[in-house]
Amino acid sequence: MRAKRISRFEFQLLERLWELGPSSVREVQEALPPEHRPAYTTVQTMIYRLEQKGAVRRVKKTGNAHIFEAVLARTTVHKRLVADLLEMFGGSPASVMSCLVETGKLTLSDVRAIERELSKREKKL
Amino acid sequence: MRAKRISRFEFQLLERLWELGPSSVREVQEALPPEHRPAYTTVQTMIYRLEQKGAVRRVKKTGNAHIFEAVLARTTVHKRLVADLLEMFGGSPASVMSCLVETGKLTLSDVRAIERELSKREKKL
DNA sequence: GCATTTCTACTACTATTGTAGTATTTATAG
DNA sequence: CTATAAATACTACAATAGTAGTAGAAATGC
Repeated sequence: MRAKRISRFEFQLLERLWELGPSSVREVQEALPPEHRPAYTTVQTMIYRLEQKGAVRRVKKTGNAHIFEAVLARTTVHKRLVADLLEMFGGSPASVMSCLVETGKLTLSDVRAIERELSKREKKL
Repeated sequence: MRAKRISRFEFQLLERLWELGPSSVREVQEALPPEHRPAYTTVQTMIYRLEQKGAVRRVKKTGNAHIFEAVLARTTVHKRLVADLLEMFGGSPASVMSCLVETGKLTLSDVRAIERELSKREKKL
């Protein structure tokens, strides 16, 4: 059972599903930002593809509409994305962090929070 | 002047170029890991496409071979990749870091190194 | 100087992603 | 019950990404 690659836009749809919980195609479509909201059938196609990739499943029917939910947890997919990026960086998390710092997105307090999380974790082991 | 999207494999080729410095198609191809080394002309096509995207340029000729080099610095492209990922995470660097921590890739000393880098930077401003 | 090797330039094909139309089925309002 | 509204299932097509073959030009070995 392959964990197939999930494209950018597919990922956007998954985000909606995580946010909304089990939803119809219509609900997902309407949850997309108006400045980039493709046609209903476009969203439908994408959700069908996610289904084929095993990333989404039908859970029930409400009226004549299928209700879909994400199969994987958000954090699972997030971890995979980060792992992919990490691989592209030659496995060096320090360089990923450096980039975050240089784009000014990572503040000292972010880092201190992580540090606390980590010390806690290391104590447990 | 559009900064066009760079695909996974194109990124691999750029990595080789950054590593090797200005190189011929052959050199790039041979620098790829044997377990996934496509045909010479495949690499050639990709490099041509990178050229069209403005990510690579011809610098000279050696024998009958063109020598290519990356136009952008590695760190520039890395930053863009990280920025993209960050956007997918809703702009929250903390959640990116959490993922790194949870996959066990980020150690306490990595974090402390970053923290030092950041304090230094903040003092300068 | 010519044969051989190597590279280029071009073309081609498949898979994936993004986009949406159309025909049919299903539910729902009266 | 039937007209209508909505969703489905299916098909299609363009753009990008990945892969590679082929014809011909250019350098190289002798």
